[in-house]
Amino acid sequence: MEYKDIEIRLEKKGIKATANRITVYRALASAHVPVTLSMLEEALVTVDKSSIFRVLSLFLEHDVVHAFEDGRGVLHYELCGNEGHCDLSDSHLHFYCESCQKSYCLDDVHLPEISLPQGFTSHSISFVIKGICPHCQARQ
Amino acid sequence: MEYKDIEIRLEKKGIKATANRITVYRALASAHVPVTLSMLEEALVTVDKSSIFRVLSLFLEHDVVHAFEDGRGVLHYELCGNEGHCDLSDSHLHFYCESCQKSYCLDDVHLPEISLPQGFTSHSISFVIKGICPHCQARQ
DNA sequence: TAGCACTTTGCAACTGGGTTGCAAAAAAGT
DNA sequence: ACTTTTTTGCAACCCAGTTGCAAAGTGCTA
Repeated sequence: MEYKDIEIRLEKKGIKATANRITVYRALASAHVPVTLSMLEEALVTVDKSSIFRVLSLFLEHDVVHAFEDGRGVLHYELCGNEGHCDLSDSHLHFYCESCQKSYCLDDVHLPEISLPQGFTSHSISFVIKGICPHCQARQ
Repeated sequence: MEYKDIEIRLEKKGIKATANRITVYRALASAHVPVTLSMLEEALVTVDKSSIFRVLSLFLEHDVVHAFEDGRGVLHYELCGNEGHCDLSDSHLHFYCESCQKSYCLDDVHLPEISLPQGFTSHSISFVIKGICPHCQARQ
């Protein structure tokens, strides 16, 4: 994805496009799986951890990315779809591979409605399945 | 729950009943919600954090407790049912209250089967809904 | 374009949950 | 009683996430 496209995309979401933000955005776009702060830290040696963190927090606020926790309590971030408000994080399933530590976004798995007992109000839902991914399965 | 009952229960699961283990067990039993390491640490001032941790790890291994992560990556532990192998953690839903930080075990909510795409193998499933619990709702 | 305000960044330091090495204490075996 | 094994407390560490602060960068005004 080109510099200019990212710039336009960020500004559409109400974020000024700085060098770091574009760098982080590009990294998120080119990783084809949800990535963690430390993965980004490793990939983007020129950018400080705290800056990446702040960029990700900003992206979260402005629905540029959504995040979910894997089975170790580590957040994985991935870009939202382009249009409008991102509510993907509320509804879809993630798979975390305990072997390679990568996570997968299983958009296509149907998730049924859950009705909470009286009095509970839901803000977000996290469905994470831990196990072994096809790639690691094959490697054994 | 009495000392002797706990001792019997632990030994039935193949764990020697030491003072710390009984203390931790009792704390888990008397808290009627799933509790975290730090909650136990606070409640059991006589027992060291690392000891509580080791007891919990042992309990996990021997299916005395099961655990799940809330939305902050913090583990919550709760006693398994008494009989046989505990597979509760594989199937039921937890609710984490973002206001009071307590978690609830929603055993009675029906969770439908999820079929993973070809090649994925599931070891455990985590379904956590974050939001506001009835108690905190009422307090506002 | 100089001066000023605001924003963004890097650095260092810290938090908090979880985890480990090690030696002392306790329990079990002989 | 003495040796061996298990359990425990302490201190220290790991790592993800987070913050305070000052320096650098950006942009605006005059």
